[in-house]
Amino acid sequence: MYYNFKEIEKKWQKKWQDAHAFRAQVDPKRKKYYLLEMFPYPSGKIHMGHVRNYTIGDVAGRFKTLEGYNVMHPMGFDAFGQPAENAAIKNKTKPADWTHKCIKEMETELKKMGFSYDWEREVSTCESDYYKWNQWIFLKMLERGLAYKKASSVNWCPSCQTTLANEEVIDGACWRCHAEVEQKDLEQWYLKISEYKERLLEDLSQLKNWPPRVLAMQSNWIGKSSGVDIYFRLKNSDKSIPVFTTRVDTIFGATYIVLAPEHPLVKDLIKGTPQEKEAQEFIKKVIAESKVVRSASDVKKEGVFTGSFAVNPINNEEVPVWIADYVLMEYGTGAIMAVPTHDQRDFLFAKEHRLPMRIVIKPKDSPLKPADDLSEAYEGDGVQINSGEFNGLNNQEAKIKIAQWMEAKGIGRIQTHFRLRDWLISRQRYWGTPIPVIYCPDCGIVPVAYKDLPVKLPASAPFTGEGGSPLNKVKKFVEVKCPKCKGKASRETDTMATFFDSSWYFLRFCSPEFKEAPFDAGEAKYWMVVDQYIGGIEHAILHLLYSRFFTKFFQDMGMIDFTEPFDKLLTQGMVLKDGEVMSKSKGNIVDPDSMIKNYGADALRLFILFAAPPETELEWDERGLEGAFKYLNRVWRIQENLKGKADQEIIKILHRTIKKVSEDFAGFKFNTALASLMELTNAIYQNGADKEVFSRLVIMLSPIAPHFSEELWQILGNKESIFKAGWPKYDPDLLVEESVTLVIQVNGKVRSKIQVGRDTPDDKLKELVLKDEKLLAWLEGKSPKKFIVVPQKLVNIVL
RNA sequence: GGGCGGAUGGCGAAAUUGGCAGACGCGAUAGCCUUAGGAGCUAUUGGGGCAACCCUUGGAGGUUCAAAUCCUCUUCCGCCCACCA
Repeated sequence: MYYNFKEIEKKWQKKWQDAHAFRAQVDPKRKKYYLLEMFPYPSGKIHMGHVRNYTIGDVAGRFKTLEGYNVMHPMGFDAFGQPAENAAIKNKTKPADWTHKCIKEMETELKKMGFSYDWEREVSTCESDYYKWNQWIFLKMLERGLAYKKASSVNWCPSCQTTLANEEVIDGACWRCHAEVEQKDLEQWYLKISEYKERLLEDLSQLKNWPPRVLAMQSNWIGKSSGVDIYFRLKNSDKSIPVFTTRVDTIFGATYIVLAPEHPLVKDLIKGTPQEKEAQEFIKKVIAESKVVRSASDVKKEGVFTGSFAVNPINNEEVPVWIADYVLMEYGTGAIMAVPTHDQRDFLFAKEHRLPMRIVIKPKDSPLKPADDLSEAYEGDGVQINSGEFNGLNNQEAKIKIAQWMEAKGIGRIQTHFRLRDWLISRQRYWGTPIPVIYCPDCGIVPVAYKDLPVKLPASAPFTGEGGSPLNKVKKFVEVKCPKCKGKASRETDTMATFFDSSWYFLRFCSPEFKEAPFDAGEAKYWMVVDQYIGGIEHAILHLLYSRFFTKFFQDMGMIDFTEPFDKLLTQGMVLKDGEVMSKSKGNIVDPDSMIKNYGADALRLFILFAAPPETELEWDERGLEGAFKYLNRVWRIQENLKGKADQEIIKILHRTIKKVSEDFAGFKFNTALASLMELTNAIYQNGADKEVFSRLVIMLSPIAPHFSEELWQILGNKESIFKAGWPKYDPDLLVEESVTLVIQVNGKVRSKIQVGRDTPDDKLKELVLKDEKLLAWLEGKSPKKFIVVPQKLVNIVL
């Protein structure tokens, strides 16, 4: 007979809902715990990744509740985005209708899992009372110069027909549809995240409870590098070209300089020269190339000579100025000094185009081959040679000295460059937050007044899939009066990138109904920061970086008094099937709903936690799920056979288990917590237990299998919810064993074991050990050289 | 090329952080119970050997009384970044 999970789960889900069991309210007397899992995009069905993410969170939340914390555990939907538009085209529905339908379905599925969400705090980013505050935040940023419009070459996805942020381009392809990204010149809205680059980098050191690899990824993405901007004056001109280098110690080896094809000086330089035509064609070709082609590491480095020369300011040497595809306009100054002997890229280019080379650093204890014989650049450290007054110095020292010397002479400047670029937020899509500005032929860009927010998204727009903003074609939306001069004007028709929406939703959860501002400062003061955030590693850069940026912005606005939003971060591993990520295209999806039907939500939760630690990948195995189900049934049967009084031995095991499980839960080690709960269960199964012991087993199981445990709790005669029972405490005295098994090793190998009193003194121990018959056979009459004692664990005898 | 992780039975994984390797579970084998079992119970289950024992944490060295754990080298795998000057 199986326990009736279908009935039990339904019963308790209803009870929790009717009792508002998970409603969170500010209570200054109690310690709060803000638990957050990354909210889902409402695609209609939850998948195993969601189940895993939210199960991990739910156990943490229920455990904290049992420990007495005032837990806030909200859920919502990241509801704007492209799939809604695609679905609208396909099914001839409105994106809003499709999205609402999906949200309904997902809510139902999440409720079936028994998650302890405070549904009264639910937010959906596609509702105007949410996105109104996107617009409000945008206007505040606009006022502070943090939102701005500029024309530039942007990433363009030809398949999605929209622009993409740098963060959304993966290997030169669109993060969503994987189409190859093109470059396009467009005027677009940006957020000046670069203004926060130093703080975003420095404050990473505050995030002591984040996984190191997420910190590393963020740090790499921000990409700070220190070096020197050096000014190369153009020969026969008063202009100079700044180049950036992190290796100023190699400056005496700079034999040419290279500009990016997009560099603004290029046009002037080639004008009227014999190479003009060749150069122009080359530039045209490179600019048209997609990023994937251009950045492929195995391609030949191509370039052309401009005909001009520049002067190396350190030795007044004239060097040729080239244009090449391997120099990028977006980074540094868009120009480099090339040192072929000490930079592999320059080396390859110089070989290809027969440019001169000069060695200026040699390894400390060995000579370097002549430049012409090198097969690759020497990029290591060493001693300066051919470097004028800096000869003989260690190159690391020289780096500092040369930089200072150049600064003193005004020919260079110590400088830091970042990889992080401003965040492009304009999207040529319908299903997103309208950017709240108006274009007036007379007044220019006019922000929408705060009192006129929200700028509501029209209920529908024509979707042709042909590109351009669909809102362009909605006359009623576009045609407005200028708020300033009342003349004819038109609205911005681009919408915001959806990452904008998710950059502050954790604050909205503190006061989801608040009407005066994005969030109520008082509520936020109590609930923030998020104590535990849980989500997928795929958000290690984008979402987490943007959220940190927004938080710092709110801090600067005086709206909050902290600078980092998430204290602890857990990134859960993927769910695999047969070693591969579950995905529609691979056809290896396991539907959580059918698993709930067959085994119940509790068994599914238990299996997912038991199969692997939260951070590592989890291999789906239905037999394992069956095992989890059997385990619950085993526990159920114990309840039918309780006895009057438990043995002392069982009580001791219980207290050991309480200690272990408490520690494991606190550290999110649910797999080992379950292992010890199973051990306790096995022990009870063999020796029997009373109500006392069994009740505590059930409490410890309740965060993992909440419906099951509530039902048992009721059967045991309790009237209130098990989640009001309090987390069990252990008695330290019961953990102490009178006698311990002592391992006896000879030369580090286990040879025997004896039982001894736990506080046996060392000399007495020696005596006891040397009497052991098994050991004596190993000693063969030899006398021990050394006698090592690890208290209560082992002795090692060295012969 | 740079950075960060990994590698432990047939499988998922444990190992108090230097102290009995393989807890717990899946699978498998044998038996019991049952009208039946894809339920339950009992026992066995890293490899070799009749056994005493020997071998075993990707590989090779090293440190140590003692190494899955620390150090050096090396192979393979995963993830992130990447013509970033």
